[in-house]
Amino acid sequence: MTAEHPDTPEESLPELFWAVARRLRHQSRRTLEPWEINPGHARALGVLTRHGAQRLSALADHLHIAPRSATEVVDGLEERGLVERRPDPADRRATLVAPTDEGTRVGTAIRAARDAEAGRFFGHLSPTDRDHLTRLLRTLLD
Amino acid sequence: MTAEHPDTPEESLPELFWAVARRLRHQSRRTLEPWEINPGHARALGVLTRHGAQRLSALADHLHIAPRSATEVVDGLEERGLVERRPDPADRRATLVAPTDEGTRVGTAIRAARDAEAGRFFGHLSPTDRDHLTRLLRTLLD
DNA sequence: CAAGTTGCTGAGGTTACCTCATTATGAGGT
DNA sequence: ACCTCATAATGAGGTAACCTCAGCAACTTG
Repeated sequence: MTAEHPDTPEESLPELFWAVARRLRHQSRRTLEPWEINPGHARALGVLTRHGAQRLSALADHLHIAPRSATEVVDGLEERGLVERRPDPADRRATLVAPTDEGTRVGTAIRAARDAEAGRFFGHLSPTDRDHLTRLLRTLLD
Repeated sequence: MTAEHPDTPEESLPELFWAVARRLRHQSRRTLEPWEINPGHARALGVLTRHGAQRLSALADHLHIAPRSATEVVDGLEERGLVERRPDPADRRATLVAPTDEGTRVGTAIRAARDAEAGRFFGHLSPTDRDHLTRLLRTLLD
């Protein structure tokens, strides 16, 4: 077999795409460090601060995970005092998960940090390039 | 809180980007189904068919995982008869991992399927759009 | 050739998920 | 009122893909 390029750092579109994804993910992780929160918890907290208190099962749907797994995520957030469980007045089987005051504070702070991070990351592109990229990505979603 | 949009499917660039990534990942998983191989194993087999037989530790580097984890991946591939371990003639501590004939066959077949898949996926874009996207993604990598 | 280094793997841990069974509650039928 | 079936959360236990650390064999070097 010919050796070809010794180490060309990804040429094809998918590889390029995944390389960017990797970068984004790492940067994201670094952004979360100050709060010592993992991406899963941050995502859940984000849903709760954006969409407000909701049932565990609704949260699970939002996160595309099984209800049983949402229980665990909520356990974690509750331990950190970021959310609280309270009975659903409309159905005694259900529990509503609501962000605490600190949860809301942290949730919005993380959101702001993320926006800033995204700004920095995609800020390397000119505004027109960003528009292009948006259009192209949207096309890929059909 | 105002209910806003009921379910707007992601507007910001990062969200758009992740939505595309998700699609790509799912499609990728479906592409692998015929071989009943998981993404990790496929990746390893790909490295081995592209770069040829190599030490376990070299494979670990390629995959960005710990050597100990490479041991497990190789165990899996070996069980399926896709790779074989053989002593490194240059160093009796080391083991070379080489694709078997079937491993090579499967590896190249998967590669072809992936290329086809990528073609289909990014084929929704015009050739110039693909060039644009390539340039934009490359810019994001600096 | 003793001392330190390296390559692989056993043992055991973590994380983020999962399914299945269980318990409590709700809703509908008769 | 009662019985049946569906639904909400959770306990118990499992899996996949990683990890670290310790140990052993084999290499390198002063």
